[in-house]
Amino acid sequence: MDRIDRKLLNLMQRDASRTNVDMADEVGLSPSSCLRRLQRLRKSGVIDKIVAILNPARAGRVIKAVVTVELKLHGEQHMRRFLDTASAEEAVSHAYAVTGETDVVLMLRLRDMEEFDLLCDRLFRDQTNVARFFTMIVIRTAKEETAIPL
Amino acid sequence: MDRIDRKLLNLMQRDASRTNVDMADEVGLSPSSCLRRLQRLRKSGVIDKIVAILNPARAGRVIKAVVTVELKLHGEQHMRRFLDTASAEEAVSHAYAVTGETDVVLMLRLRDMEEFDLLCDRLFRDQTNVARFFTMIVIRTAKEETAIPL
DNA sequence: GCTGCATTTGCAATAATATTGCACAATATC
DNA sequence: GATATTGTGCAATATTATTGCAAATGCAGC
Repeated sequence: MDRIDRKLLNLMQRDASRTNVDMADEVGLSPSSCLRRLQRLRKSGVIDKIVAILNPARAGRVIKAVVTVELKLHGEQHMRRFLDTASAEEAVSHAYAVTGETDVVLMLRLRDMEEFDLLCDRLFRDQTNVARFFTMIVIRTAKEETAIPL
Repeated sequence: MDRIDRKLLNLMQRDASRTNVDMADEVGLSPSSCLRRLQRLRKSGVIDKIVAILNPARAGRVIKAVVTVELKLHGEQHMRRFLDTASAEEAVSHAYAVTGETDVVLMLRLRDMEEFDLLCDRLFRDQTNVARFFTMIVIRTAKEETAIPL
């Protein structure tokens, strides 16, 4: 993992649709050598996957929200059950067990508030293991970065 | 945007490293027709970008945290200044202005707690516009999804 | 510094893939 | 139901990825 590997990873994190020839030129290597580095980075698991990032609004998910959740029962199995249930929801993009104020943090991508209402019924209300939850609707997205700085 | 487009977007959201020939076969189109759809989806902006997703741990960012921030001054220019400052930080992967309990939610990817300490100095302490902040360290990641369900 | 070993590199040949023009089919519009 | 618009598949071509191999590079032990 040297300077050239880091360069390649940065290029790939920004735009993985570029050709190998192109990137080889930019990092100052021959195409074959560059390709072998990229293959190594993939097989070793540093590069987890290569994916298309959609524009959420153009995909019909216009509302984003962060929800903090406090559970009633805090046992390991209860925590796991709640995380599994939440993770199974399409609208839930991120689900974390956390320290501090609350037990769980969820990030949501919603089509509309009706979807949120129905989601609350399934995850938070009545018969669920949720004591309290706090919803923070996203007003402005200042940063949303998949790339990890090296 | 028909059934085939949605199929293609789902494939691309899961794995954009597959060849056009491969995906054409899976959705039941000829390679040329499939390629033209993909090009259209890119130019129209539904596909925002194609990127490599790294394994955060293998990239040296082993700690994740969610931080909620309450500002002292809530004016538009103060909010913007704080969001810009936070967004400029490498460790900040997401920065949102939100409704509800607090004003801002940040998501962090950290190398160690020393980096967190230094980040707090720059963003939250003393001369900053921050009244209070609550840190939630991620214990378990149950879901972390870039794909948007269609 | 030298030697031997392992790794990386660049070149050239080959295989695979993307890309384009074009005629035809499907679909929508009036 | 006629016409315009869009989407499709085929075939030819251009790009690109991939592989074998010899040379170069880096590295440990001496």
